[in-house]
Amino acid sequence: METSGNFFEKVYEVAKQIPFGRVTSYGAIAKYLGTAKSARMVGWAMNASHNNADIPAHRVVNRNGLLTGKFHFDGTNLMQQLLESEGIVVKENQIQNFHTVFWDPFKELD
DNA sequence: ATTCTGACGTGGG
DNA sequence: CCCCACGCCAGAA
Repeated sequence: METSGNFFEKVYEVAKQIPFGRVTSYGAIAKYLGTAKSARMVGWAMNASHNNADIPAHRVVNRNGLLTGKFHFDGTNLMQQLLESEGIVVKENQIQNFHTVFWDPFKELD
């Protein structure tokens, strides 16, 4: 069962470690895993993470701080609500003070 | 088996 | 600064 699924698992591990009120980007996770060019796969992994309630997918956005995946959630603005619920300011699907709430796995984990 | 698309990112014009 | 094209890899048609 561990062929490419391992990659997904790693993504989940990092995502789970995202602290409250913080966010990160797909590229940051991908880079941390060593697959910087496969940032897309991180997003794909998030899609699969839908089964894992332990994965705060709403805390993962693109490098722009834009809630690109908000349409994949149940509600229309569920993702934004979750983020705002954590103290993150979101406007027009865009995270405000992104630099402030950004969580870098390299800086915090490594 | 082939083609296209997609929760991204980077680079070039 | 804005727009376009490419790389990546996995899943769906």
